Amino acid sequence: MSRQATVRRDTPRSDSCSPSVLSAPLDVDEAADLARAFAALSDPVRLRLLSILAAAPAGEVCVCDFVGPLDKSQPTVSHHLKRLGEVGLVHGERRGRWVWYSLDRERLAELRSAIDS
Amino acid sequence: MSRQATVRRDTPRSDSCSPSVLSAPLDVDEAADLARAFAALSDPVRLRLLSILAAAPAGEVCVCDFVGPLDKSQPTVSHHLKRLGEVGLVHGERRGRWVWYSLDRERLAELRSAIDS
DNA sequence: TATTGGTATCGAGATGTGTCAATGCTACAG
DNA sequence: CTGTAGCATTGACACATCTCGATACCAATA
Repeated sequence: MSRQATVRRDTPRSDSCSPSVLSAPLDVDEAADLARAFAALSDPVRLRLLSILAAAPAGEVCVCDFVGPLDKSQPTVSHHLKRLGEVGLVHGERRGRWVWYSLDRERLAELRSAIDS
Repeated sequence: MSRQATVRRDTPRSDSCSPSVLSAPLDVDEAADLARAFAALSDPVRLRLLSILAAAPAGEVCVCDFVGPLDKSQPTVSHHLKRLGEVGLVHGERRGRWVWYSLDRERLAELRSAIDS
């Protein structure tokens, strides 16, 4: 099985039409997808991680620069970045020894519209 | 200790100024509060519950009317309504033998603005 | 090639959560 | 007062998740 290092394959978005909690009774599958996405936002470390990423001037932050501000071990930071990547909220790109992560603002907007009226 | 039956005291909002993930690096406490709120949205049953509530013409639904559509036991439905109530997303009001739940759209808007740019 | 540095994965322990059967509580009907 | 109906709580089980130490992987360097 081919490992692809650090650049992960994020969750393939099943459909581009984003469901909303407020529009109509949610399908069971739609609800499961949305729940997975919101679960990524249900951890304080991940929220702080996103906020750091959003405030980064260059638009990207390398993993080692999360460890200090978050006050978590490197494996823990890596774990949270993975969870955010699995729902498409962040993307990592290896550049030399470092992996730079960036925020996917469109994906965040999708989640926002899911609880929009 | 006074029990107050079914009308629960929802989480007292600490501050009316809602923090945002995108504005500045989140404080640890702000992140914890937000995480608790998003955790309420991280379950498919609760999302479907909210969508049923949002689609209800009268704006409120009694507990017994959730059990069928959600295909969950009554204690399970009650558990999820409690979790949503604890973060202020729904409110219950006893009326006779029934408890009617309604959606707090303002609270939902607060969460939406937390991931707004 | 050997070594070093940055990151991901593994394994394990602790904690949190979803679920339901059983039970308790409240309001209404006899 | 007794019984019934709707809802909440408790207890228990299975499962997921957070966290970190240890370790493996990858790239650059000597």
